[in-house]
Amino acid sequence: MSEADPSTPKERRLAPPTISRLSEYLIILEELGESGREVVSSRDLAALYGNNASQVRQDLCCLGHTGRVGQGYRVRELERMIRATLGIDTIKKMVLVGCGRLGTTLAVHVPMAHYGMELVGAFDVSPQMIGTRLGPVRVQSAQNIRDFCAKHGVELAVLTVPKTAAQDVSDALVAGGVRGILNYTRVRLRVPAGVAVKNRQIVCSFLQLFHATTSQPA
Amino acid sequence: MSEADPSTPKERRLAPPTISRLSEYLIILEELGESGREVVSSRDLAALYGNNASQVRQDLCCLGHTGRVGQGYRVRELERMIRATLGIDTIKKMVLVGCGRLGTTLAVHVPMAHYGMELVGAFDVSPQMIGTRLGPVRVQSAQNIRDFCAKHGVELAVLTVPKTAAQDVSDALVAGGVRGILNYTRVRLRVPAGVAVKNRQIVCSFLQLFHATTSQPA
DNA sequence: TAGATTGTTAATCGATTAACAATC
DNA sequence: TAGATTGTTAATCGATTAACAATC
Repeated sequence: MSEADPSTPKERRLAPPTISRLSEYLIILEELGESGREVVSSRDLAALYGNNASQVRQDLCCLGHTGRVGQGYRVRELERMIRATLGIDTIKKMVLVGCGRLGTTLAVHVPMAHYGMELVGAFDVSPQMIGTRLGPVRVQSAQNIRDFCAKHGVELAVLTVPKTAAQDVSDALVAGGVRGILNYTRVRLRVPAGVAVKNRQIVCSFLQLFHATTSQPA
Repeated sequence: MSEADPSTPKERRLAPPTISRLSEYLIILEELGESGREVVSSRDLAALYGNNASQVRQDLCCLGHTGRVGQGYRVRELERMIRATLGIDTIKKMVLVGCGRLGTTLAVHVPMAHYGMELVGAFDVSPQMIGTRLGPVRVQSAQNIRDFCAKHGVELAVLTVPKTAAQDVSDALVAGGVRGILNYTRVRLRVPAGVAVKNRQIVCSFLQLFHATTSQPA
Protein backbone atom coordinates (compact mmCIF):
# COMPACT_ATOMS: atom_id res chain seq x y z
CA MET A 1 0.00 0.00 0.00
CA SER A 2 2.97 2.30 0.41
CA GLU A 3 3.73 2.30 -3.31
CA ALA A 4 1.43 3.02 -6.21
CA ASP A 5 -0.20 -0.19 -7.31
CA PRO A 6 1.21 -0.95 -10.75
CA SER A 7 -1.94 -2.84 -11.77
CA THR A 8 -3.99 0.29 -11.22
CA PRO A 9 -4.32 1.84 -14.67
CA LYS A 10 -4.28 5.60 -14.76
CA GLU A 11 -5.77 6.61 -11.45
CA ARG A 12 -5.90 10.21 -12.51
CA ARG A 13 -9.21 11.63 -11.35
CA LEU A 14 -11.91 11.36 -13.95
CA ALA A 15 -13.16 14.57 -15.52
CA PRO A 16 -16.64 15.50 -14.26
CA PRO A 17 -18.21 15.23 -17.74
CA THR A 18 -16.72 11.78 -18.04
CA ILE A 19 -18.28 10.67 -14.78
CA SER A 20 -21.75 11.67 -15.80
CA ARG A 21 -21.37 9.97 -19.15
CA LEU A 22 -20.09 6.79 -17.54
CA SER A 23 -23.31 6.33 -15.61
CA GLU A 24 -25.27 6.72 -18.82
CA TYR A 25 -23.04 4.32 -20.69
CA LEU A 26 -23.73 1.84 -17.91
CA ILE A 27 -27.46 2.01 -18.50
CA ILE A 28 -26.96 1.55 -22.23
CA LEU A 29 -24.65 -1.40 -21.69
CA GLU A 30 -27.12 -3.07 -19.37
CA GLU A 31 -29.77 -2.77 -22.04
CA LEU A 32 -27.40 -4.15 -24.65
CA GLY A 33 -26.42 -7.00 -22.37
CA GLU A 34 -30.03 -7.92 -21.72
CA SER A 35 -30.70 -8.01 -25.43
CA GLY A 36 -27.89 -10.55 -25.81
CA ARG A 37 -25.28 -8.29 -27.34
CA GLU A 38 -21.78 -9.38 -26.39
CA VAL A 39 -19.50 -6.86 -28.06
CA VAL A 40 -19.84 -3.17 -28.77
CA SER A 41 -17.50 -0.76 -30.53
CA SER A 42 -16.85 2.81 -29.51
CA ARG A 43 -18.64 3.78 -32.69
CA ASP A 44 -21.78 1.85 -31.78
CA LEU A 45 -21.83 3.15 -28.23
CA ALA A 46 -21.37 6.70 -29.46
CA ALA A 47 -24.29 6.28 -31.83
CA LEU A 48 -26.46 5.13 -28.94
CA TYR A 49 -25.33 7.80 -26.53
CA GLY A 50 -25.30 10.58 -29.06
CA ASN A 51 -21.68 11.64 -28.98
CA ASN A 52 -18.70 10.43 -31.00
CA ALA A 53 -16.40 7.44 -30.91
CA SER A 54 -13.39 9.51 -29.96
CA GLN A 55 -15.06 10.76 -26.81
CA VAL A 56 -16.23 7.29 -25.88
CA ARG A 57 -12.72 5.91 -26.17
CA GLN A 58 -11.29 8.84 -24.25
CA ASP A 59 -13.82 8.25 -21.46
CA LEU A 60 -13.26 4.53 -21.40
CA CYS A 61 -9.49 4.48 -21.39
CA CYS A 62 -9.54 5.69 -17.75
CA LEU A 63 -11.09 2.43 -16.63
CA GLY A 64 -8.20 0.13 -17.32
CA HIS A 65 -7.94 -1.79 -20.52
CA THR A 66 -11.12 -3.52 -21.46
CA GLY A 67 -11.27 -3.12 -25.22
CA ARG A 68 -9.81 -5.47 -27.81
CA VAL A 69 -8.12 -3.67 -30.64
CA GLY A 70 -9.88 -4.40 -33.89
CA GLN A 71 -12.85 -5.95 -32.08
CA GLY A 72 -14.45 -3.54 -29.67
CA TYR A 73 -15.45 -3.86 -26.04
CA ARG A 74 -17.10 -6.81 -24.38
CA VAL A 75 -20.37 -5.54 -23.01
CA ARG A 76 -20.35 -7.38 -19.69
CA GLU A 77 -16.71 -6.63 -19.02
CA LEU A 78 -17.15 -2.95 -19.73
CA GLU A 79 -20.20 -2.89 -17.49
CA ARG A 80 -18.12 -4.34 -14.68
CA MET A 81 -15.32 -1.83 -15.19
CA ILE A 82 -17.72 1.10 -15.07
CA ARG A 83 -19.31 -0.28 -11.93
CA ALA A 84 -15.90 -0.56 -10.35
CA THR A 85 -14.94 2.93 -11.39
CA LEU A 86 -18.10 4.46 -10.01
CA GLY A 87 -17.58 2.41 -6.88
CA ILE A 88 -20.92 0.66 -6.98
CA ASP A 89 -19.43 -2.77 -6.63
CA THR A 90 -19.15 -1.80 -2.98
CA ILE A 91 -22.39 -1.40 -1.06
CA LYS A 92 -23.09 1.87 0.72
CA LYS A 93 -25.92 2.50 3.11
CA MET A 94 -28.45 5.16 2.26
CA VAL A 95 -31.35 6.86 3.98
CA LEU A 96 -34.31 8.80 2.71
CA VAL A 97 -35.44 11.88 4.57
CA GLY A 98 -38.87 13.14 3.64
CA CYS A 99 -41.42 10.46 2.84
CA GLY A 100 -43.88 12.60 0.96
CA ARG A 101 -44.90 11.91 -2.57
CA LEU A 102 -41.54 12.64 -4.17
CA GLY A 103 -39.50 10.79 -1.57
CA THR A 104 -41.58 7.64 -1.69
CA THR A 105 -41.59 7.71 -5.47
CA LEU A 106 -37.82 7.91 -5.63
CA ALA A 107 -37.46 5.11 -3.10
CA VAL A 108 -39.72 2.87 -5.16
CA HIS A 109 -38.58 3.97 -8.60
CA VAL A 110 -34.81 3.80 -8.26
CA PRO A 111 -33.43 0.26 -8.12
CA MET A 112 -30.91 1.19 -5.45
CA ALA A 113 -30.05 -2.37 -4.54
CA HIS A 114 -28.96 -2.98 -8.10
CA TYR A 115 -26.49 -0.12 -7.97
CA GLY A 116 -24.64 -0.62 -4.72
CA MET A 117 -27.04 1.27 -2.50
CA GLU A 118 -28.85 -0.25 0.43
CA LEU A 119 -31.81 1.69 1.74
CA VAL A 120 -31.51 1.19 5.48
CA GLY A 121 -33.71 3.96 6.84
CA ALA A 122 -36.48 6.44 6.05
CA PHE A 123 -37.48 9.44 8.09
CA ASP A 124 -40.40 11.83 8.31
CA VAL A 125 -42.01 14.14 10.83
CA SER A 126 -45.61 13.23 10.08
CA PRO A 127 -47.15 10.96 12.74
CA GLN A 128 -49.29 9.28 10.09
CA MET A 129 -46.22 8.42 8.09
CA ILE A 130 -44.07 7.16 10.94
CA GLY A 131 -44.31 3.41 11.30
CA THR A 132 -45.53 2.70 7.79
CA ARG A 133 -43.50 0.51 5.47
CA LEU A 134 -41.52 1.97 2.63
CA GLY A 135 -39.91 -0.67 0.47
CA PRO A 136 -37.51 -2.57 2.71
CA VAL A 137 -37.75 -0.21 5.69
CA ARG A 138 -40.15 1.31 8.18
CA VAL A 139 -40.48 5.09 8.41
CA GLN A 140 -39.19 6.54 11.65
CA SER A 141 -39.16 9.92 13.32
CA ALA A 142 -36.82 12.54 11.89
CA GLN A 143 -35.50 13.01 15.42
CA ASN A 144 -33.59 9.76 15.03
CA ILE A 145 -31.64 10.85 11.96
CA ARG A 146 -28.34 11.65 13.56
CA ASP A 147 -28.08 8.70 15.90
CA PHE A 148 -29.37 6.22 13.37
CA CYS A 149 -26.89 7.30 10.71
CA ALA A 150 -24.00 7.26 13.14
CA LYS A 151 -24.94 3.86 14.51
CA HIS A 152 -25.37 2.20 11.14
CA GLY A 153 -22.59 3.89 9.26
CA VAL A 154 -24.87 5.53 6.71
CA GLU A 155 -22.93 7.29 3.96
CA LEU A 156 -25.57 8.57 1.55
CA ALA A 157 -28.87 10.41 1.91
CA VAL A 158 -31.70 11.57 -0.31
CA LEU A 159 -33.36 14.77 0.80
CA THR A 160 -36.98 15.39 -0.16
CA VAL A 161 -38.31 17.52 2.68
CA PRO A 162 -40.07 20.90 2.64
CA LYS A 163 -37.57 23.71 2.25
CA THR A 164 -38.05 24.97 5.79
CA ALA A 165 -36.64 21.72 7.16
CA ALA A 166 -33.85 21.21 4.66
CA GLN A 167 -30.90 22.83 6.42
CA ASP A 168 -31.69 21.29 9.80
CA VAL A 169 -32.01 17.84 8.31
CA SER A 170 -28.78 18.34 6.40
CA ASP A 171 -27.01 19.29 9.63
CA ALA A 172 -28.35 16.18 11.34
CA LEU A 173 -27.23 13.97 8.48
CA VAL A 174 -23.76 15.45 8.46
CA ALA A 175 -23.54 15.14 12.24
CA GLY A 176 -24.44 11.50 11.80
CA GLY A 177 -21.56 10.97 9.40
CA VAL A 178 -23.32 11.12 6.05
CA ARG A 179 -20.91 12.11 3.28
CA GLY A 180 -23.15 12.54 0.28
CA ILE A 181 -26.54 14.20 -0.06
CA LEU A 182 -28.82 14.14 -3.07
CA ASN A 183 -30.74 17.34 -2.54
CA TYR A 184 -34.14 17.62 -4.23
CA THR A 185 -35.14 20.73 -2.29
CA ARG A 186 -34.86 24.32 -3.47
CA VAL A 187 -32.49 25.15 -0.62
CA ARG A 188 -28.76 25.53 -1.21
CA LEU A 189 -27.38 23.52 1.68
CA ARG A 190 -24.40 24.63 3.68
CA VAL A 191 -22.22 21.64 4.45
CA PRO A 192 -18.63 21.29 5.63
CA ALA A 193 -15.85 20.37 3.23
CA GLY A 194 -15.74 16.66 2.56
CA VAL A 195 -19.50 16.33 2.22
CA ALA A 196 -20.77 16.09 -1.35
CA VAL A 197 -24.09 17.68 -2.25
CA LYS A 198 -25.76 17.11 -5.61
CA ASN A 199 -28.59 19.54 -6.17
CA ARG A 200 -31.29 18.03 -8.33
CA GLN A 201 -34.14 20.43 -8.64
CA ILE A 202 -36.45 18.63 -10.98
CA VAL A 203 -37.99 21.83 -12.24
CA CYS A 204 -34.62 22.82 -13.71
CA SER A 205 -34.83 19.94 -16.16
CA PHE A 206 -38.18 21.29 -17.29
CA LEU A 207 -36.71 24.76 -17.71
CA GLN A 208 -33.81 23.46 -19.74
CA LEU A 209 -36.15 21.56 -22.01
CA PHE A 210 -38.21 24.69 -22.40
CA HIS A 211 -35.20 26.69 -23.44
CA ALA A 212 -34.08 24.01 -25.88
CA THR A 213 -37.36 24.38 -27.75
CA THR A 214 -37.23 28.15 -27.58
CA SER A 215 -33.81 29.03 -28.92
CA GLN A 216 -33.50 27.58 -32.39
CA PRO A 217 -36.73 26.75 -34.29
CA ALA A 218 -35.17 23.71 -35.93
CA MET B 1 -37.91 42.07 -38.62
CA SER B 2 -35.61 42.29 -41.60
CA GLU B 3 -32.86 43.97 -39.62
CA ALA B 4 -31.29 42.90 -36.35
CA ASP B 5 -33.21 44.49 -33.49
CA PRO B 6 -30.78 46.98 -31.93
CA SER B 7 -32.46 46.62 -28.52
CA THR B 8 -31.58 42.94 -28.48
CA PRO B 9 -28.37 42.73 -26.48
CA LYS B 10 -25.93 40.05 -27.57
CA GLU B 11 -28.12 37.40 -29.06
CA ARG B 12 -25.25 35.02 -29.39
CA ARG B 13 -26.42 31.58 -28.36
CA LEU B 14 -25.86 30.90 -24.71
CA ALA B 15 -23.32 28.26 -23.80
CA PRO B 16 -24.95 25.04 -22.55
CA PRO B 17 -23.36 25.31 -19.09
CA THR B 18 -24.70 28.84 -18.84
CA ILE B 19 -28.22 27.69 -19.60
CA SER B 20 -28.26 25.13 -16.85
CA ARG B 21 -26.87 27.63 -14.38
CA LEU B 22 -29.45 30.23 -15.36
CA SER B 23 -32.30 27.99 -14.30
CA GLU B 24 -30.63 27.47 -10.94
CA TYR B 25 -29.97 31.16 -10.50
CA LEU B 26 -33.66 31.68 -11.12
CA ILE B 27 -34.61 29.43 -8.23
CA ILE B 28 -32.16 31.21 -5.95
CA LEU B 29 -33.44 34.62 -6.99
CA GLU B 30 -37.02 33.61 -6.33
CA GLU B 31 -36.05 32.57 -2.84
CA LEU B 32 -34.19 35.83 -2.31
CA GLY B 33 -37.11 37.81 -3.63
CA GLU B 34 -39.54 36.04 -1.33
CA SER B 35 -37.35 36.83 1.62
CA GLY B 36 -37.55 40.52 0.73
CA ARG B 37 -34.09 40.93 -0.72
CA GLU B 38 -34.04 43.60 -3.42
CA VAL B 39 -30.45 43.70 -4.62
CA VAL B 40 -27.81 41.02 -5.04
CA SER B 41 -24.21 41.27 -6.19
CA SER B 42 -22.45 38.76 -8.40
CA ARG B 43 -20.37 37.91 -5.35
CA ASP B 44 -23.43 37.10 -3.24
CA LEU B 45 -25.06 35.05 -5.95
CA ALA B 46 -21.85 33.13 -6.52
CA ALA B 47 -21.63 32.34 -2.82
CA LEU B 48 -25.16 30.97 -2.91
CA TYR B 49 -24.72 29.01 -6.08
CA GLY B 50 -21.27 27.78 -5.28
CA ASN B 51 -19.25 29.22 -8.13
CA ASN B 52 -17.44 32.55 -8.47
CA ALA B 53 -18.45 36.11 -9.19
CA SER B 54 -16.67 36.18 -12.51
CA GLN B 55 -18.68 33.29 -13.84
CA VAL B 56 -21.92 34.79 -12.60
CA ARG B 57 -21.23 38.05 -14.40
CA GLN B 58 -20.15 36.22 -17.52
CA ASP B 59 -23.41 34.23 -17.46
CA LEU B 60 -25.53 37.27 -16.77
CA CYS B 61 -24.10 39.61 -19.34
CA CYS B 62 -25.85 37.60 -22.09
CA LEU B 63 -29.23 38.66 -20.79
CA GLY B 64 -29.05 42.33 -21.62
CA HIS B 65 -27.94 44.86 -19.10
CA THR B 66 -29.60 44.43 -15.77
CA GLY B 67 -26.85 45.22 -13.29
CA ARG B 68 -25.96 48.60 -11.84
CA VAL B 69 -22.26 49.21 -11.67
CA GLY B 70 -21.18 49.65 -8.08
CA GLN B 71 -24.51 48.39 -6.78
CA GLY B 72 -25.31 44.90 -8.02
CA TYR B 73 -28.39 43.41 -9.63
CA ARG B 74 -32.00 44.02 -8.73
CA VAL B 75 -33.41 40.67 -7.78
CA ARG B 76 -36.81 41.02 -9.44
CA GLU B 77 -35.38 42.50 -12.60
CA LEU B 78 -32.80 39.77 -12.94
CA GLU B 79 -35.48 37.18 -12.36
CA ARG B 80 -37.49 38.66 -15.21
CA MET B 81 -34.51 38.72 -17.54
CA ILE B 82 -33.71 35.07 -16.88
CA ARG B 83 -37.33 34.13 -17.46
CA ALA B 84 -37.25 35.98 -20.76
CA THR B 85 -34.00 34.35 -21.78
CA LEU B 86 -35.24 30.86 -21.00
CA GLY B 87 -38.42 31.73 -22.82
CA ILE B 88 -40.75 30.95 -19.95
CA ASP B 89 -42.54 34.25 -20.17
CA THR B 90 -44.32 32.62 -23.08
CA ILE B 91 -46.62 29.74 -22.26
CA LYS B 92 -46.10 26.40 -23.96
CA LYS B 93 -48.45 23.47 -23.80
CA MET B 94 -47.20 20.23 -22.31
CA VAL B 95 -48.46 16.69 -22.00
CA LEU B 96 -47.54 13.84 -19.72
CA VAL B 97 -47.35 10.34 -21.10
CA GLY B 98 -47.28 7.58 -18.53
CA CYS B 99 -49.37 8.20 -15.45
CA GLY B 100 -47.73 5.71 -13.17
CA ARG B 101 -46.15 6.64 -9.91
CA LEU B 102 -43.30 8.67 -11.36
CA GLY B 103 -45.43 10.50 -13.91
CA THR B 104 -48.11 11.55 -11.46
CA THR B 105 -45.49 12.62 -8.95
CA LEU B 106 -43.78 14.85 -11.49
CA ALA B 107 -47.10 16.35 -12.54
CA VAL B 108 -47.96 17.19 -8.97
CA HIS B 109 -44.50 18.15 -7.80
CA VAL B 110 -43.36 20.49 -10.55
CA PRO B 111 -45.10 23.87 -10.53
CA MET B 112 -45.37 23.94 -14.29
CA ALA B 113 -47.85 26.78 -14.42
CA HIS B 114 -45.37 28.98 -12.61
CA TYR B 115 -42.74 28.38 -15.25
CA GLY B 116 -44.52 28.90 -18.51
CA MET B 117 -45.82 25.38 -18.92
CA GLU B 118 -49.45 24.46 -19.18
CA LEU B 119 -50.30 20.82 -18.61
CA VAL B 120 -53.05 20.23 -21.15
CA GLY B 121 -53.11 16.46 -21.39
CA ALA B 122 -52.12 13.20 -19.74
CA PHE B 123 -52.06 9.77 -21.31
CA ASP B 124 -51.87 6.18 -20.20
CA VAL B 125 -52.78 2.74 -21.46
CA SER B 126 -54.23 1.41 -18.23
CA PRO B 127 -58.05 1.29 -18.26
CA GLN B 128 -58.12 1.99 -14.51
CA MET B 129 -56.09 5.12 -15.04
CA ILE B 130 -57.98 6.49 -18.02
CA GLY B 131 -60.64 8.94 -16.96
CA THR B 132 -59.14 9.78 -13.57
CA ARG B 133 -58.14 13.33 -12.77
CA LEU B 134 -54.50 14.35 -12.67
CA GLY B 135 -54.05 17.92 -11.53
CA PRO B 136 -55.82 20.10 -14.08
CA VAL B 137 -56.50 17.35 -16.61
CA ARG B 138 -58.16 14.01 -17.12
CA VAL B 139 -56.12 10.99 -18.16
CA GLN B 140 -56.96 9.74 -21.63
CA SER B 141 -56.00 6.80 -23.79
CA ALA B 142 -52.51 6.79 -25.24
CA GLN B 143 -54.09 6.18 -28.62
CA ASN B 144 -55.09 9.83 -28.69
CA ILE B 145 -51.55 11.20 -28.29
CA ARG B 146 -50.86 12.14 -31.85
CA ASP B 147 -54.18 13.74 -32.70
CA PHE B 148 -54.50 15.53 -29.39
CA CYS B 149 -51.04 17.09 -29.64
CA ALA B 150 -51.60 18.16 -33.21
CA LYS B 151 -55.01 19.62 -32.45
CA HIS B 152 -53.91 21.60 -29.40
CA GLY B 153 -50.47 22.65 -30.58
CA VAL B 154 -48.62 20.83 -27.83
CA GLU B 155 -44.90 21.58 -27.85
CA LEU B 156 -43.50 19.74 -24.85
CA ALA B 157 -43.87 16.27 -23.38
CA VAL B 158 -42.75 14.35 -20.33
CA LEU B 159 -42.18 10.68 -20.90
CA THR B 160 -42.56 8.27 -17.97
CA VAL B 161 -43.70 5.06 -19.61
CA PRO B 162 -42.27 1.53 -19.41
CA LYS B 163 -39.30 1.15 -21.70
CA THR B 164 -41.10 -1.14 -24.11
CA ALA B 165 -43.50 1.68 -24.98
CA ALA B 166 -41.02 4.55 -25.08
CA GLN B 167 -40.08 4.65 -28.76
CA ASP B 168 -43.65 4.24 -30.00
CA VAL B 169 -44.88 7.01 -27.73
CA SER B 170 -42.01 9.22 -28.83
CA ASP B 171 -42.94 8.64 -32.47
CA ALA B 172 -46.56 9.54 -31.75
CA LEU B 173 -45.53 12.73 -29.95
CA VAL B 174 -43.25 13.79 -32.76
CA ALA B 175 -45.94 13.00 -35.32
CA GLY B 176 -48.26 15.22 -33.31
CA GLY B 177 -45.81 18.12 -33.53
CA VAL B 178 -44.11 17.94 -30.14
CA ARG B 179 -40.67 19.52 -30.25
CA GLY B 180 -39.22 18.77 -26.84
CA ILE B 181 -39.29 15.56 -24.81
CA LEU B 182 -38.18 15.11 -21.24
CA ASN B 183 -37.29 11.45 -21.23
CA TYR B 184 -37.28 9.64 -17.89
CA THR B 185 -37.10 6.19 -19.45
CA ARG B 186 -33.96 4.12 -19.95
CA VAL B 187 -34.47 4.12 -23.69
CA ARG B 188 -32.37 6.34 -25.98
CA LEU B 189 -35.06 7.76 -28.21
CA ARG B 190 -34.57 8.19 -31.93
CA VAL B 191 -36.10 11.48 -33.01
CA PRO B 192 -35.73 13.60 -36.14
CA ALA B 193 -33.56 16.71 -36.17
CA GLY B 194 -35.35 19.67 -34.66
CA VAL B 195 -36.79 17.70 -31.77
CA ALA B 196 -34.99 18.15 -28.46
CA VAL B 197 -34.69 15.23 -26.08
CA LYS B 198 -33.41 15.61 -22.54
CA ASN B 199 -32.62 12.28 -20.97
CA ARG B 200 -33.14 12.35 -17.24
CA GLN B 201 -32.56 8.96 -15.80
CA ILE B 202 -32.97 9.54 -12.12
CA VAL B 203 -30.74 6.66 -11.21
CA CYS B 204 -27.81 8.46 -12.84
CA SER B 205 -28.00 11.15 -10.19
CA PHE B 206 -27.69 8.47 -7.57
CA LEU B 207 -24.70 6.98 -9.34
CA GLN B 208 -22.98 10.33 -9.57
CA LEU B 209 -23.51 10.96 -5.89
CA PHE B 210 -22.12 7.53 -5.17
CA HIS B 211 -18.99 8.25 -7.14
CA ALA B 212 -18.54 11.62 -5.47
CA THR B 213 -18.31 9.91 -2.11
CA THR B 214 -16.06 7.18 -3.45
CA SER B 215 -13.26 9.04 -5.16
CA GLN B 216 -11.66 11.34 -2.61
CA PRO B 217 -12.18 10.54 1.10
CA ALA B 218 -12.31 14.21 2.03
C1' DT C 1 -15.00 61.84 -3.22
C1' DA C 2 -13.88 56.92 -2.23
C1' DG C 3 -15.57 52.32 -2.30
C1' DA C 4 -17.95 48.97 -4.61
C1' DT C 5 -19.20 46.44 -8.37
C1' DT C 6 -20.41 45.90 -13.13
C1' DG C 7 -19.39 44.66 -18.14
C1' DT C 8 -16.07 42.88 -20.96
C1' DT C 9 -11.64 41.65 -22.76
C1' DA C 10 -7.63 38.74 -22.31
C1' DA C 11 -5.35 34.67 -20.27
C1' DT C 12 -5.77 30.21 -18.55
C1' DC C 13 -7.49 26.01 -18.12
C1' DG C 14 -9.94 21.86 -19.35
C1' DA C 15 -12.65 19.08 -22.49
C1' DT C 16 -13.56 17.51 -27.08
C1' DT C 17 -12.16 16.10 -31.49
C1' DA C 18 -8.85 14.49 -34.83
C1' DA C 19 -5.31 11.61 -36.10
C1' DC C 20 -2.70 7.58 -36.30
C1' DA C 21 0.46 3.89 -34.85
C1' DA C 22 -0.29 -0.49 -32.74
C1' DT C 23 -2.49 -4.78 -33.22
C1' DC C 24 -6.14 -8.23 -33.09
C1' DT D 1 -3.27 -10.96 -45.02
C1' DA D 2 -6.57 -6.93 -44.99
C1' DG D 3 -10.02 -4.61 -42.38
C1' DA D 4 -11.44 -2.96 -38.18
C1' DT D 5 -10.89 -0.78 -34.07
C1' DT D 6 -8.44 0.32 -29.93
C1' DG D 7 -5.41 3.36 -26.91
C1' DT D 8 -3.27 7.54 -26.77
C1' DT D 9 -1.03 11.70 -28.23
C1' DA D 10 -1.58 16.17 -30.37
C1' DA D 11 -4.60 19.92 -32.06
C1' DT D 12 -8.68 22.38 -31.57
C1' DC D 13 -12.23 24.21 -29.41
C1' DG D 14 -14.90 26.10 -25.66
C1' DA D 15 -15.52 27.39 -20.89
C1' DT D 16 -13.75 29.39 -16.74
C1' DT D 17 -11.08 32.63 -14.34
C1' DA D 18 -8.48 36.85 -13.86
C1' DA D 19 -8.00 41.49 -14.58
C1' DC D 20 -9.33 46.09 -15.03
C1' DA D 21 -11.34 50.28 -17.04
C1' DA D 22 -15.77 52.39 -16.61
C1' DT D 23 -18.98 54.26 -13.50
C1' DC D 24 -22.62 54.51 -10.05
